[in-house]
Amino acid sequence: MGEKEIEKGDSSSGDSARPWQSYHTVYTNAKPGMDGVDKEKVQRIVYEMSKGSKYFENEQRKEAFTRQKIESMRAQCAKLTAADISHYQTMANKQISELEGTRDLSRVWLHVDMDAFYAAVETLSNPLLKGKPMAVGSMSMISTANYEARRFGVRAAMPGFIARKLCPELIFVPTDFKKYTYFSDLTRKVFHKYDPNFMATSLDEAFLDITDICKERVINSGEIAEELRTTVYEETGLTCSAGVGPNRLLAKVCSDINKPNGQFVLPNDWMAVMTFISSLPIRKIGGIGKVTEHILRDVFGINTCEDMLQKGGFVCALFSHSTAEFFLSVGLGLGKTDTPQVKLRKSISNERTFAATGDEALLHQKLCDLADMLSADMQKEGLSGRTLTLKLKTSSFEVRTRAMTLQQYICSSEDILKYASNLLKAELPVSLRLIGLRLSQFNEDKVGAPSDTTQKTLTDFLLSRDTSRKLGGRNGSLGAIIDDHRFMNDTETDFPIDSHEIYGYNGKDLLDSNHLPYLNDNNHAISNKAGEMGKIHEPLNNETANETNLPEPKSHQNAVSELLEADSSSVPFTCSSLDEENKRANLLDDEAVSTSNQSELLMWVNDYKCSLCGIELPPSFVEERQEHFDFHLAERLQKEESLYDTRTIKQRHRFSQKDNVASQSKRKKQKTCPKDKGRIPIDAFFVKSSKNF
DNA sequence: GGGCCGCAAACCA
DNA sequence: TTCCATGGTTTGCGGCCC
Repeated sequence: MGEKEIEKGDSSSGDSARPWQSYHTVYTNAKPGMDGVDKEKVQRIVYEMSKGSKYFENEQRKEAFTRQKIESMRAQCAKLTAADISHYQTMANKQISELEGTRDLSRVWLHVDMDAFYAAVETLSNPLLKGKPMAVGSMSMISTANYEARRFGVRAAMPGFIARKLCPELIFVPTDFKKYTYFSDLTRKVFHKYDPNFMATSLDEAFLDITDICKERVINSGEIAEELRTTVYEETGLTCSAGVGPNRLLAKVCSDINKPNGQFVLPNDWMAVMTFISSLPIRKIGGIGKVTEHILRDVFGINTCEDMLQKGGFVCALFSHSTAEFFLSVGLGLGKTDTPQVKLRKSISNERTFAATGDEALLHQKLCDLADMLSADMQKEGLSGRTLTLKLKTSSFEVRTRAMTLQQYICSSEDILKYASNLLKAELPVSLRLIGLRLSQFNEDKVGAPSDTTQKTLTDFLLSRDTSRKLGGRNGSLGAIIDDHRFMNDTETDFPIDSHEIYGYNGKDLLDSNHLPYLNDNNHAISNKAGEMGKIHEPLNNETANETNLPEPKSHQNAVSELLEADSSSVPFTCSSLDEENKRANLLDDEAVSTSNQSELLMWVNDYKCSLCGIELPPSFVEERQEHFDFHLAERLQKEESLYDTRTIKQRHRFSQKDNVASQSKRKKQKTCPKDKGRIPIDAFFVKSSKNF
């Protein structure tokens, strides 16, 4: 079977009566709702629509590179002696038995996946779309297609113009993330009832550890899944699919089996797992994508998870230790069973695609816009970074990155633009269709830290004035309150924190009106997050007090009508995050600061010049001066919060970080382990540790 | 020569 | 006419330092 596939792959380079068969796209993979699709026809149309384009040429280049990699690995395989193979097989067996020893069948995980989420939400908002082929996205790119459209071969990540060729009646609906976020929040309220620590991996997917609730209610996992799906439907009008398994990797695979609107339960039983995994195609595993599948199939003839174990010796021979370990664990059906702790974000980026141009003035303008956007995001999060990465996509779709690490941490658009311009200049002349900017290496320890350690921080100052009483937190300190609401997933916090969603919920929503959910008639935020905001402000702002128990839509009709009534104009929090900060600063200012010693923050040098930033404002500019003071106060507050955030997290995760460091250095040691020498590493076999499975 | 850091590229969801 | 945006992760490689 593997050989046959290799033949097929090899034929791609030669002339053929069916050249489209050699154009490997992701569009012909088996996907729920795509049964009965004429795959050959889809492949031919995709090929014909793409042929000759720059995108197509770049895809050909990439594929040629993969083929080269495959050839090189085959050559390495061929060089292995019988003794080598025996050695690596022993190594694989040992690793398999060690991995088997780590198997944990004590937890029950449930993966929920909303069915064609964006498309379903759009249909809910506009019932006229029901039963018609429809795609959410644009002529350039489709985000989701409904099941009617999938029957034509239309699917997510496909360019709209190809989709229209496949299905001329296809209706295009533009994306509306506010809508999706709103419905996502409704689903999460349901998830929270089953697992307060559930892990959302995107707007439409989540993992729940249902071990405890199954025990408490003496009910089996299938019944829980059934009940959860019914509740989600009652609350939102949307259907979802569920998978239950002993770990997240398996639960995710299971949720795909009876999609849409179905579920599959894999019992926590060794034999059941091994039987299930034995014939499972490797592509079903999260983390194994098009390229990995291609390589494993064409080099080793690995098609199913079971093959991973059978070819374990070769896998150990040719891949790095961590990569081989992942592949072998896939063969055993192992996955994560713990609930991971909070992860800090490591970078912030912005990128934009535009009509390809080599016009330097235009490119510079794009860079300016991106620098502004990135700076705004950085300041919203209260972060500074010292590694700036410029990403470019040329008009021929070649992607380049250019990075520089600075001595100092930056976040202002001026600084970002200054360094980004230098990076871009070095690439000119060039015709580009995308520019991106990314900042990383954040200053966790330095954000908001006072330069003079003897100087009180603003938080100290506020706390020293018995702010804790005013803030009314049960822990009695601002730091504790911030800590609780952002990082504790306790009864006051409906939403989980995970590597994906922490940004949406814990960084932005707190202060960013643009991320606030829909509001009801009384301008009461429906989402619990807004409730948290109310809590935080409660002692300071009566308007938002007592809004923590916000109305839940009783049915999806309510949800829809609220949604339809609520357009952006009805959202009261329309000010920028900085304005929001200023409001907070003003409130704090009224309570604690304005009557006091402002010089803790800034002084007017010679009664004219700001001691912090140097801006000059005459004494007669009273209002402007106050605004300026407010600005610095807000800035300071934001930094203080960030400091608490990072410190708190650091304290909580000191041990896990140590573990990480240990494992990293272990990996580095492994890299140079003599046994690893001679193995061919390939670029992308890393994915397992990036996943939450 | 090993450890560490930074850069560039690639893959994946 | 037209092929996204964002963020995480791994890996190889090269430079620097001890």
